[in-house]
Amino acid sequence: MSTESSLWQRSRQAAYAEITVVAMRLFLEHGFEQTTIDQIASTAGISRRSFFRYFGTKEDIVLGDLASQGVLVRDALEAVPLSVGPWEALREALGAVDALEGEPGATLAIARMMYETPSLRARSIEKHLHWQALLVPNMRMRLGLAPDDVTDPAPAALVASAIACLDAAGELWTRSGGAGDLAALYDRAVASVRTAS
Amino acid sequence: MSTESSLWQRSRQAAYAEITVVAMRLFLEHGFEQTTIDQIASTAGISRRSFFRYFGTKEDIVLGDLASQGVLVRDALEAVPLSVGPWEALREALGAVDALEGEPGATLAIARMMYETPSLRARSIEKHLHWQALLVPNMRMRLGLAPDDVTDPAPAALVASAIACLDAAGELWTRSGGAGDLAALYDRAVASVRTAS
DNA sequence: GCCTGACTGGCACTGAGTGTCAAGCAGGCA
DNA sequence: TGCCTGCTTGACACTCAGTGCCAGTCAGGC
Repeated sequence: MSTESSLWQRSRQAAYAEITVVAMRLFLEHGFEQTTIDQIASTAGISRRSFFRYFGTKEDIVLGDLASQGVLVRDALEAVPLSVGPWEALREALGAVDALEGEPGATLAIARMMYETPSLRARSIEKHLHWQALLVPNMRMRLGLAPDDVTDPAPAALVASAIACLDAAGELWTRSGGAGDLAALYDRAVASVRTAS
Repeated sequence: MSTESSLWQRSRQAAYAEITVVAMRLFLEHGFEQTTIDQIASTAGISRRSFFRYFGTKEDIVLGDLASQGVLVRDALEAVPLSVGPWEALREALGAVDALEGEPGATLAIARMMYETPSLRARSIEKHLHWQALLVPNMRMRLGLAPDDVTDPAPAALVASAIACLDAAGELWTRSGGAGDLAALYDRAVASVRTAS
């Protein structure tokens, strides 16, 4: 069964990749909102209906990976010893996703598109909320709270603030044209949040 | 001219209120996504086309005019003396929007709908991003940076973190069924962010 | 009485997203 | 070899959000 599954999986994976490549090219060429799903489908050589069997929405093409990255971040956070403080642990966890960026040029183009397109921006923050939900349980433990204690906003606030810092750093990095180090910007953002009076 | 303007303004304001009341009743009765704009329009006694002359999207009925609320928060922040520290000033500014909440029962129902409906959640995030953009300039000044210095992520990080704390507090308040004080939850959230190691 | 400006409704259109159904294309089995 | 089964695909029709356009209408000003 695992071989059969792999076969299906592989062709499906190839289709995903094909559609993504085609769509990204169209997005970067004509803009995200200006590109219709009909264009993507016909360019990729599939029907409109089949497109929706691969991606639920147009935004998912760009942000699809973010959902799976959430699990990655959570695993990274859980790998950090509980003795490490919250901010340090979060830095470690969020660093895991930063490490797997591809070529800077493509990353910058996608990031720019994301910050300039309202629907994409909103969607990406929804994904960040998903990360938040995944990270909160560990953070709760890390703060010494009971696993079923849902009356303290601290864990969610910490995780959300860290992600907000990452977002602020990312936006600055994007607007500066990819100059500078994202990790350094993040550290500076966190430092300002923690030390401001 | 001011009288004419008032006349128009008044009837327009009345129409806004009428549509909002009708729509909210339908939303709370059948759910946000289950309610179509056709239903709202016909119940309010106007055409579908006219509805869109009052509200750009269905979400706008619930979240109100983003722009005006953003300006409110910005004005509140700018009213706080520069000598007051960032966190204290942000608390003051965000308190302005908290103050204009109506009866708790309705607020809770709306908040619950907002956290449960993806499109509404996305829109509220966009709203918060808009707030952020409006608050950053003042925060930049407050941190002693030059007005045209866009290389420091600190102002955006601080504003975004404060809003993230408000969001975390709001979600907890909603999930607890409106028990507890939102301001107290916010203070606790901010305290945890500032004092965590 | 006319003219202008704003609101309104109706119509048609695009585009996203969904449900349904028949056709095609594997692999499994006798 | 031929049939059966399960999954994918394309095609069609549909709902719903949102926009552009045009004509009717109703106010106040000249």
